[in-house]
Amino acid sequence: MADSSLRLLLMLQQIPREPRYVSSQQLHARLADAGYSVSLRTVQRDLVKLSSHFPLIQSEPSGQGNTGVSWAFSQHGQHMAFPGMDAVTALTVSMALEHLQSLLPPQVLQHLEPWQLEAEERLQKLNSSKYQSWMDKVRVSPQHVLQAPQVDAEAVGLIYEALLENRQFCATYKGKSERVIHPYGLVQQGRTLYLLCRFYDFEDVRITALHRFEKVELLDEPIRPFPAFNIDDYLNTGAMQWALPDPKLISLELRVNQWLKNHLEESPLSEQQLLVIDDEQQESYLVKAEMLDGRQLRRWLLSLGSDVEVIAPKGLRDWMASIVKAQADRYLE
Amino acid sequence: MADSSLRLLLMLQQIPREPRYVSSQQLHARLADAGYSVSLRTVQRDLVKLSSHFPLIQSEPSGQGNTGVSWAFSQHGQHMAFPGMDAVTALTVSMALEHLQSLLPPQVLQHLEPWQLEAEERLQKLNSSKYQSWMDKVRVSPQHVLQAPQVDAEAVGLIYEALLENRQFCATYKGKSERVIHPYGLVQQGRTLYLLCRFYDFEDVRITALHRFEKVELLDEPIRPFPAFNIDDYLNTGAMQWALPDPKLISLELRVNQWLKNHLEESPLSEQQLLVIDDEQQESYLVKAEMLDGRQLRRWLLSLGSDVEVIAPKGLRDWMASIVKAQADRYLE
DNA sequence: AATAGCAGCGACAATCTGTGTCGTATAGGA
DNA sequence: TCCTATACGACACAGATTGTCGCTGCTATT
Repeated sequence: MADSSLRLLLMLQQIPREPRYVSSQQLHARLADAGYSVSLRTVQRDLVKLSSHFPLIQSEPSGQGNTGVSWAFSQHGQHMAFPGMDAVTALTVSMALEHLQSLLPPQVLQHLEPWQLEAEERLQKLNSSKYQSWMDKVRVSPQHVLQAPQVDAEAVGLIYEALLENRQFCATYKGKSERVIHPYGLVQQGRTLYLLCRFYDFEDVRITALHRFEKVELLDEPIRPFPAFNIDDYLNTGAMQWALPDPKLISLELRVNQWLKNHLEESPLSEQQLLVIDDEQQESYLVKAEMLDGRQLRRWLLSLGSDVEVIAPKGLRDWMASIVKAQADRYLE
Repeated sequence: MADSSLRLLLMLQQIPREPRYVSSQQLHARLADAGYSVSLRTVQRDLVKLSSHFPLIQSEPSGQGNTGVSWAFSQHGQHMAFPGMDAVTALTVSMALEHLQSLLPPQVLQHLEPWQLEAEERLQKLNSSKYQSWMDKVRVSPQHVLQAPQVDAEAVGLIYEALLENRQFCATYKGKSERVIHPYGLVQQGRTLYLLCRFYDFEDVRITALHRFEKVELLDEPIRPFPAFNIDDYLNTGAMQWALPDPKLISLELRVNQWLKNHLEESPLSEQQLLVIDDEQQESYLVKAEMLDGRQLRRWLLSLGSDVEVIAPKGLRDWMASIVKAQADRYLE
């Protein structure tokens, strides 16, 4: 039994989803590799058996030369996993995906749909008898003001594949003519995905937004090797405003109000954050923390409006002052 | 074969992870429900067989009265799923989880670890032969300045369970004495999880941060029913600053610079956003869009600093002006 | 156009594995 | 101490699994 059941399991794992297919002979070879030396006939029989219990489909003999029948999981058949999700995991998955819905393009997220289905099924099963389901109990606060850029699902899939397999691809960018592109890295900022790549034989690395690609076609050519390229080094040069040109640890000192102080007590700026009373009458407090200066920090400081006042370092205070001054002048008119 | 292999699969799905156990007799009953009428002996034999191929562990007979042997998946044994992840899905899962790492408390995320492992394994398998793995190719920009609040993993798990099963629980809040709590809803804002609940017999709904709970203990008592409670209604009253007290659609009009204009072209404020040139010389543009006013929008406007100027509606412009004025006064000293 | 080669599929027999039943040992509770 | 419940070993039989072989239909090559 051990042999046959385990073999079936391994086969199920090896069968991909619909756009891809696997032939009975490929499976036979893989099983042989894994130590299951069975005859090809058995594999064929197993596939037929499995297909009566799982949503397997077999490809039409539309291939070129390859007359072998190929198999795949039906596109939207639910997936199975074990150990099954427990209630807590299901809730976590469900919340996480709700979160991601506002963070990643839906065309990317569709790949996670099976898990969402599994989680929701599990939650429904748990709560079907209860009068109130989890959907009426859980909410995730939206984090973003802007709409997500529209991405072409197929394009994203192909570009991911090119990146993973170190292959060139061919696409139009911003609706312009076709280009040959060598992908080197992928960076996600907010809801936007950026591809770091080179065009044709050019030497310079370009930052391209994934949603601007269209008509992507994978090429069989491998990318030009680029051993000097290191994504961290590249980002740290200040490209993409990833960090300030000179990212440095600063000793931040802020004056904050009561509300922000409470907030910081629970979500500190750093592990060694210091919080002291500044002026009890006015309910103002001082916060000190060592942290990395950067774009994120500055946006955060700005977003707090008058809840916060930067005291040190001087450079940051001056920067805040200049921004605020410019704004004030504008709104005075 | 069909019978036995499918039965084994169903068994694997029914076996939970380590903190929970299932006895051979429970399994026997569940299988009988599912239409597999086999003897208990067979179930026991199957479990032994499975345990030689999967990381199953059996509980010590430490239970009370229940001498039956119970089984569970070992805590950190990888999980299996089929159809297996394809490359694109694996990359998506991996990026999504990296994202979530900065969004959800690690203690909550640990439930998703199996998927992360599966995805990374898959990616490694794909790229082991290549000179550069995906880890060196993909980066996710951090979104948060603050550290996540520290959450007790066990507490979160138990509270989730209580919420899902409509049960009371008992816990200390903010280190104070023990309370009996009736959970009604869960809200996630940023990286903080809030529980909407009532204490003891009190009638008022309280907003409690999950990370402030300690020593949680599930009770068998069901929560007091609360048919009048509706999470959306509650949030829309303005509680938790979820929305402004009077959330209304406004006709937003902004003056933006070149950089922000480019950004908005790709990530618009709304579907029907209007973008026109304001002053070609100074590279300033006007944006108009109908959208919901709220906390998110205002924080976003503030975070942009002098890249943006609010023109309409008047109320919002005045609000911006007052904040900016207050800040400017402060920094003048 | 004909044929060689390949892949799939049906049939069959030998084997072996899965399953129910029964009996015994062990542990905990009354 | 006895009793009940559970686990577990043994055994026999039915049924499933698997390799082999041969036939059929298709493709590609000569």
